[in-house]
Amino acid sequence: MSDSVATNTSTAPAAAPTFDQFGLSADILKAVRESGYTTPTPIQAQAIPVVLAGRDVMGAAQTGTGKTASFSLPIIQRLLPSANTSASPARHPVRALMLTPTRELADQVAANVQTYSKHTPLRSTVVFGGVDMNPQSDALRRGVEILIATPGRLLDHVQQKTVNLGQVQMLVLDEADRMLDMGFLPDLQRILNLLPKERQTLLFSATFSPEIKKLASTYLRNPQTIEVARSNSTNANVRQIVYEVHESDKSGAVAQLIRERELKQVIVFCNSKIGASRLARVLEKDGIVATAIHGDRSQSERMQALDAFKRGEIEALVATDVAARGLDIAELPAVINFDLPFNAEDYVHRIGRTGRAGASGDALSLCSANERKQLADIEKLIKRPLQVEPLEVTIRARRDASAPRRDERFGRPERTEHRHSPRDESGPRRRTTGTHDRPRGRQQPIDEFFLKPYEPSPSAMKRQEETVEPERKSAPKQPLAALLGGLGMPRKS
DNA sequence: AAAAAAC
Repeated sequence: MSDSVATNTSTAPAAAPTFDQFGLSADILKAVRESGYTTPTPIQAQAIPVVLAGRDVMGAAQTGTGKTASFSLPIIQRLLPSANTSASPARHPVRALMLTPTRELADQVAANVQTYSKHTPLRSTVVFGGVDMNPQSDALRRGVEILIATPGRLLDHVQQKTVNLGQVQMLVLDEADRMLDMGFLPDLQRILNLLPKERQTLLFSATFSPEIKKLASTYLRNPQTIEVARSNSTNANVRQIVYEVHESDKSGAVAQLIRERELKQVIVFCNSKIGASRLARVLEKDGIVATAIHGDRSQSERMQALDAFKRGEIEALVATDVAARGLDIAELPAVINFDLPFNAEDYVHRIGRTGRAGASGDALSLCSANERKQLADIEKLIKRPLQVEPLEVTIRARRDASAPRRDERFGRPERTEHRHSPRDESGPRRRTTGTHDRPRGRQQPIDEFFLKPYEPSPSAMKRQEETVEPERKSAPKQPLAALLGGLGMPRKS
């Protein structure tokens, strides 16, 4: 057998592949059929046989490629032989554990597992923070074979002794890079130390950074690498446009894009929680049904917002990057970046919410003059320039009701912008020349910021050199490597 | 710079 699954596809070249080819049980296939799936996606075609064979997997798959099913289906299959209908909790120990970085993602994975296992005697449940522990504890005490969790709450349950991980045979680390980004490494290590050494481990990550590789070499055994789409690449189904706008025009621009393009549903990404809440309120004032979702909202508000959005009751879901990864919203026609993300990888994840499952989608990004660095970073990451267009913003977004109100003359497009404080104008504008003669009250020309490629100013370069050079500036990186390296029990391949 | 996650 070839060691590379990617090149081992010559056995079934022409005929459309089906789920029947994997030898999955009839109960699983029935659930797959009822979900409406007939043809496995590339990641599924590659991963399912490898997982069924019991091998460890290092998977790089974009979200929206059917990744969840690619590990859930074979895991359910592998657990089936010892599944039983006994009511005794002792007969239902946790044998598969799936960890995700965010609560919403955990919930979503759990829903998938529930769906695919519904015709089997296997039990599953999900535990994450922000909600009452007691129902989770009850479910755990009744016994589940498959447990989906966020790391913190799982450890909480471990401490409460409501769950025992001593019989886990299969572990999934979903969005592993994100978990490391979020500082979950110590929690992951604590959890991993509770698991049997003899187990199957599946690690999925958008990128194979050195940290991820280190994690994999520590905890995976001779993993099979599976890569369906190059990481850091963006889906060809997604049309990407960047609109040049002034920071102060962004709210109006969002409302305008939603109206002009008649977007029935859209996720609007903001860089801050406050910004997301504010934009949601502004859009509501403009008659667009909008709700914010971010980490400062209660878990029930978050779940309500997501459910309502999935039901189509909300037009604009205004989100922070809590919603950037993994969330699967069927037929989402577009995402809008209100802000360009500071981290270019997050751009790829954000726009991956649209154009899923073969559908087409639009990724519309607003870029103000002081976001050129982010734009340059994104283009560098995805290795191609983005289409940049000016956007004439004619909608003057209604101001946030909670913001100080100095001018009630809404609806007058020619109205001059009175509320510019010097602070709002930080960044490039102050160091530019030739803008003093612009017509008063009209937008300052921004073309000059976009026409020439981004170059850090000499002073910025200098600052960077100064900050990078000293040893202790790189010190925060140390704990990660130290933690990984000092963990003992390195696995031999 | 910001966000996420256990109480």
